[in-house]
Amino acid sequence: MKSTTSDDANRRQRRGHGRPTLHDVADAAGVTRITVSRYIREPGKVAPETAARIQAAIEQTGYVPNHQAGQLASGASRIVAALIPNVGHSIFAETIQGLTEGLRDSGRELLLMATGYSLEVEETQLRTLLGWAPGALVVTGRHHTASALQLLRDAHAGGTAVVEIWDHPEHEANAEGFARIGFDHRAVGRTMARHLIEQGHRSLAYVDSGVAEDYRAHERGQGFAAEAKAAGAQVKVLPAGTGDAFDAGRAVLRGLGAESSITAAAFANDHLACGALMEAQALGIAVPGRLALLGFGDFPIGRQLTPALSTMRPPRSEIGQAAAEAVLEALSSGEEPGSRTLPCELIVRGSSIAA
Amino acid sequence: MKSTTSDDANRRQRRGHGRPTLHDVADAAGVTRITVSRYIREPGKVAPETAARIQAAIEQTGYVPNHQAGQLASGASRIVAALIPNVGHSIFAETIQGLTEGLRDSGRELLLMATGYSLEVEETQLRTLLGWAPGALVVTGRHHTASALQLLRDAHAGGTAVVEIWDHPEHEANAEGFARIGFDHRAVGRTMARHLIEQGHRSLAYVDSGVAEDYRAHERGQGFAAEAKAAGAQVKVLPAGTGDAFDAGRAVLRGLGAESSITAAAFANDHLACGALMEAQALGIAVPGRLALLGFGDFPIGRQLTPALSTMRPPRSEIGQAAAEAVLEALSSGEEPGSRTLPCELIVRGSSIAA
DNA sequence: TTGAAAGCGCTAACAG
DNA sequence: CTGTTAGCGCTTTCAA
Repeated sequence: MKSTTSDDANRRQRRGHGRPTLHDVADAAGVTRITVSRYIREPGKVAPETAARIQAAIEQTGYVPNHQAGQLASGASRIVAALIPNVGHSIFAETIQGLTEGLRDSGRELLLMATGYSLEVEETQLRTLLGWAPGALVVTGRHHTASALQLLRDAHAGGTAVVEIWDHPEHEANAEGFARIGFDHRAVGRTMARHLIEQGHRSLAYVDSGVAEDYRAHERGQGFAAEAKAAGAQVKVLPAGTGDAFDAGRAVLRGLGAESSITAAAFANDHLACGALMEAQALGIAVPGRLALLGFGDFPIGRQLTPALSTMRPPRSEIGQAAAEAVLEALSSGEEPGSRTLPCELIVRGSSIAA
Repeated sequence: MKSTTSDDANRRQRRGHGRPTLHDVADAAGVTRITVSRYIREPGKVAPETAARIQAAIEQTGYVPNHQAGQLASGASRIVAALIPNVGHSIFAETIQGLTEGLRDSGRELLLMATGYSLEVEETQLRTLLGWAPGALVVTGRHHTASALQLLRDAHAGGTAVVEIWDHPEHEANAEGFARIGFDHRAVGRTMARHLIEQGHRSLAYVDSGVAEDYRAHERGQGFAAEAKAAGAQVKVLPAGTGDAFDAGRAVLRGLGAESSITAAAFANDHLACGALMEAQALGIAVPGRLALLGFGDFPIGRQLTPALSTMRPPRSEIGQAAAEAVLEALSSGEEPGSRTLPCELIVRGSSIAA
């Protein structure tokens, strides 16, 4: 048996950050490393008296287990990696919250990164995330670069659960076999158009997101336009500008003011719609009398305006919760995670009701 | 020399997720692991012809380096861990953005967790983060539980750079020696009071955050009250409710309507203030004529209302950038990260200007 | 209930 | 320019 003291002294000289290790705790408690390891993972399997000594040693040394070493040794990843377009954006904040809560108490760790709506960034971040050998992968949307898709495929083939959130087209088979949790954006666009048509409007506009890679907003626009045309209504799709979304919405509305024929407009998100609503009021354009407005996202501010903004309420936090559930089940059962369609609800408030 | 083929076959049977390793790439390229490792870290130090073979092998195998193993072996952490009250909250979103951008291209990884404004959660999350052996730690605020503080101290003593953001009191020495990047919230509260007093108000209110553990908002209130009293003005501090911040602001304003003596109110954040502003308009209370309103945070919506909301613009993204810089410098120089005070600017718009 | 041996995937140090 | 040796901190058999 080696001398504990000199061994200890040596260890400190060597590589590695100077933090206490299992070995330090073991020495302090007068047991071997494996017993400490066991105590940490399964306290019940250690004699009470030993457990007490170990606990004291842990506190005394300030030991914090090293996850890297643990995962490496066990080969079982406790990491769930998630990729979201924009962490700060209100629409995704609740999804993250849902994911976080769903994963809490599961002993898993959420590793979160943002793509800034760029597929190239997504690919880079994906590579980074995979470096942490996650047990499950949650990505936003079903559009990826070819390389990113290959990374997802490889991970999936290697047994990593892969879930795509926020996007679940009804009539498109998922060739890759990833789970999908979300809703059909084209169908939501159709719902939006139908609502305005039912209110008697025959000349509509869809104001698309200024973010080029917000495919889901574009798809809502496609569904909107298709439904409008099918109903024999006029429809125009216009892009919003970039920058502050309220301002972009205001700018679009000024343009819309000229197009006297359009009587109702739907927007890619509530911020654009709220900007338009406020600008309409500033310009003296009656809402919904002269122009009906419909948003998407159900952001808090929409409820506060007068008239309140009609909108679509997407299952923001539900998506996160469902993703967490799917991931946890897949991880514990070893089966593939399951897909789910969650409802996106029309909320009719003042801004879209026929006078 | 062992048989490569049987060795390979054996390895697949054993522990560990089935993903390709350095060994697989090395076999495919006909070199040893260390050469592949070197190619990945310092491509220049490998013969061009070998490099090409390795690159081909990497692509063919779909190899993704395992960070856990890398960090464990090198003992050098590339992780910067950050703890934020609320990832989705607009005020912190830009700080995270600043951090992310500041760290990009540095080869470091940001590990982010939210505390939900709870110090107990902070302690838990801190323990988790420390398990990843981060090279630097960014935490929000200077208030921590005793255990959390001890964890920070231990980490700091072990050579981990520790930075506290969003809070940097002018006249309080930091006994722990952590870096602080932010501003003095009491001073900001004083600035807010001074502005209203300069506009001729003698009876003020501060509407505090409904979040009990938002110490920074409370401190702004303390500074506000102190300054008001020093100027001989009346001042009242009232709490906002929890739940939707706009609604909470509206509710407070209705209460304020009864207190006919108060002529100016400052708020813990812009959402509360915007809610109050909108409710005032709904009630026919003239702003700023009958009641002047001042927010904090400079959220986008404040600019859109009429009158536009006067507010304080905190250095949201600057704090993130400065934290990234401090961390990177500390990490590369081995010195302690430096503290910095960043300015929080008064933005006077319509809601607080004397008629 | 506890321990010994072996190894997770990768890298530092030193040869050659 | 490339390889050998040893080991990061922890966990998994399997044995005592």
